[in-house]
Amino acid sequence: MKSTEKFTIKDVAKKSGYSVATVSAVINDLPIVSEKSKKKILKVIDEMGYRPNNIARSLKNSKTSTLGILVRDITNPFYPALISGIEEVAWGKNYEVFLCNTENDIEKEKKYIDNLISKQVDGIFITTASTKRNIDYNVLNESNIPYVFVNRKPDLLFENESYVGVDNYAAVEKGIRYLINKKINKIAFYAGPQEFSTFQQRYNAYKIAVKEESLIFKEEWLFMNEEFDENAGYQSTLKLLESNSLPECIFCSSDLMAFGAFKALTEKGLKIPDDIYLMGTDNNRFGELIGLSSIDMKNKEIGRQAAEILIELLNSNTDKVQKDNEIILQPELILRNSC
Amino acid sequence: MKSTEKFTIKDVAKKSGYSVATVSAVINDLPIVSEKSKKKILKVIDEMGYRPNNIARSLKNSKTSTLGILVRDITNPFYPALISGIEEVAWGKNYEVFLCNTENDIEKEKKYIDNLISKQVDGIFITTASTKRNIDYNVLNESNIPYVFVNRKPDLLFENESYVGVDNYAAVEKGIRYLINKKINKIAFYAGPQEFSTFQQRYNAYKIAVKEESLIFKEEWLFMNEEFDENAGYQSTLKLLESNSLPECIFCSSDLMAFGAFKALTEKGLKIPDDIYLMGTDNNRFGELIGLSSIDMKNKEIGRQAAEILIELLNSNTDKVQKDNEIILQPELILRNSC
DNA sequence: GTGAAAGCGCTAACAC
DNA sequence: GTGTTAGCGCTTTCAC
Repeated sequence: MKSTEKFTIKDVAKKSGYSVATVSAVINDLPIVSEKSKKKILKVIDEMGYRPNNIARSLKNSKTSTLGILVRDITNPFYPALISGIEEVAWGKNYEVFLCNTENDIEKEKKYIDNLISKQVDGIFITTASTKRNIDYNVLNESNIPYVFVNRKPDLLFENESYVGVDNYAAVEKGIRYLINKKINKIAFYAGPQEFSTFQQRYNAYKIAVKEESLIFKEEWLFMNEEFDENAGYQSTLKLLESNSLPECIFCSSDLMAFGAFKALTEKGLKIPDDIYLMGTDNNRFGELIGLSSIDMKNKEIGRQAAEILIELLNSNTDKVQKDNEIILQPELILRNSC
Repeated sequence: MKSTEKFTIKDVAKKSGYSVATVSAVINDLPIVSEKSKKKILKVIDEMGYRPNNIARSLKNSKTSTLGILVRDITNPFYPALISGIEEVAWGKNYEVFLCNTENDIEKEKKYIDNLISKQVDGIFITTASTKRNIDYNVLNESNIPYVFVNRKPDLLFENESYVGVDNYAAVEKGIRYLINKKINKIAFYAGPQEFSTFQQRYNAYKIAVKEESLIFKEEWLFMNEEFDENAGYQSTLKLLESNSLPECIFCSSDLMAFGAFKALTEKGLKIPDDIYLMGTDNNRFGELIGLSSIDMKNKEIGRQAAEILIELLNSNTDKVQKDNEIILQPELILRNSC
């Protein structure tokens, strides 16, 4: 067992007989040290079990190699996939990431942002944005900390802001087009909270389809849900089943709602797809359990791209104005048994 | 908009006419500054938009208020719940947490540990331990960084090591006892990877039950799976269905396996619970979808307790020998429709 | 190729 | 109550 003492670069210098400058050069692999010296110093470092203190380094370099990610609810299975995408490329580029679970609490989110600034993170991923900017991300600009909006997008993006997401409009459009091709045009639609760009776009696609395609619209087939979880889908379905005209298909703008719909339908003895079709959105891993057709929103890939773009931002001159600061991925229709 | 310039404590001192020491005292809320001065300084701080640099602080204090968590796969829904428990109490005590996704790669895990040490985290949560210690966590002791094993436990715990988990033995025991009370004693058992304490204990409970209870054992009803995911459960079930004697119930030592079993069973036209019973372990949120009975392993609570114990460790004298360094929570049987 | 020393932003011991 | 200053562990400029 090596000593439990903490060594500094000074100790290494003393023990090796070199100066701290030379040791530092070795640690940073600068090609200005002779091979012989380098070897000796590395040996001493190894023997002592010395590890550079990254905090001191960060203080000197004003760079922490640390990123932060703001997430509303890590328990929603959408996020782990997204986060794992971020983590994957961050890891490859030697960044560590702080996980900030805001629990849908604006005050907590603000405080988290403050903390991240104090901790001098190099950049931040924001997956929590509502369309109306109810949080002032400008504190980040003041601190010169680059950030990227991920998945959810504010109404307007300033020049220095970037966004990575998936085409939510196309997602629902694809789904509906598929149904229409199957001659299904009586479709109930479960919308999600309209404060988020994702659910807004999904709902828009539905509205357009009602206008331009042969979709039949009925007031009682449209549910503007404030939440997008299982319960929202469950309650909506219960109400839907009370109406005297049933649609051929329920289109849920989240898989969680589709799960709730599935539960209600099953409880009421309706068979899917025999009695009614069901379509989700998100392609949640567990949709397969019930053969749910859905739309893959490329979460992991969103994470990857967001990390790429953010880290690129860090390494570029921050003064440069960003062009093409939006990346929009294409969703993919995943057909299983439910429609 | 405030300036984009970065201010230091010196700037605040100059602008307010006080010394850095006084400003520092104000920032740290030390009760040695007169109310008047305090007010003035706070005003200046606010005006300038000054934020203390935590990196500098950490360097001085040798404390970063940062924790690390080692996780194999954040995409496995077990972990988000656990992590959210950790995050919840860490947040309350003003700690930030680094998420380290090791992807089941020992080298990556070792490197992550090195990085965490370099970043001077105050403590680490380890959810990745296998019973045979194939990673040397002693580097953490050398660096004086406290750590807690969470959920998975190594064979032997050293004196300075803590563990927080749930009684995996009791979990399966409860499940089996329930079945036996229902006069179900023909039970197939899907074990998971025996390198982990959790699956080892679950399997042990099954073995004991075979010995001491009226469980009927058949070779072809026992599956020693190397993985514990959907596919493992699916494949096992396919094989099981080929044998000419079917059990009354399939007991899966993970919900993921139960999901795979469900899929195979359904595909083969078997109805649950009419044709066969099914029991899972973990109480995965999505088990409800298929009415899966399962055992709640208290993941979030595990996370909470682990955070409590680790942070307590940080604030106590590290030289103190830990007594009672294990916390074992009790699992809970959750009955739905599958048995 | 190597070393001395300043300084990153902060805290805290000590002086006044 | 307030100010001066050394020093946390490192990087980097500038001499030699």
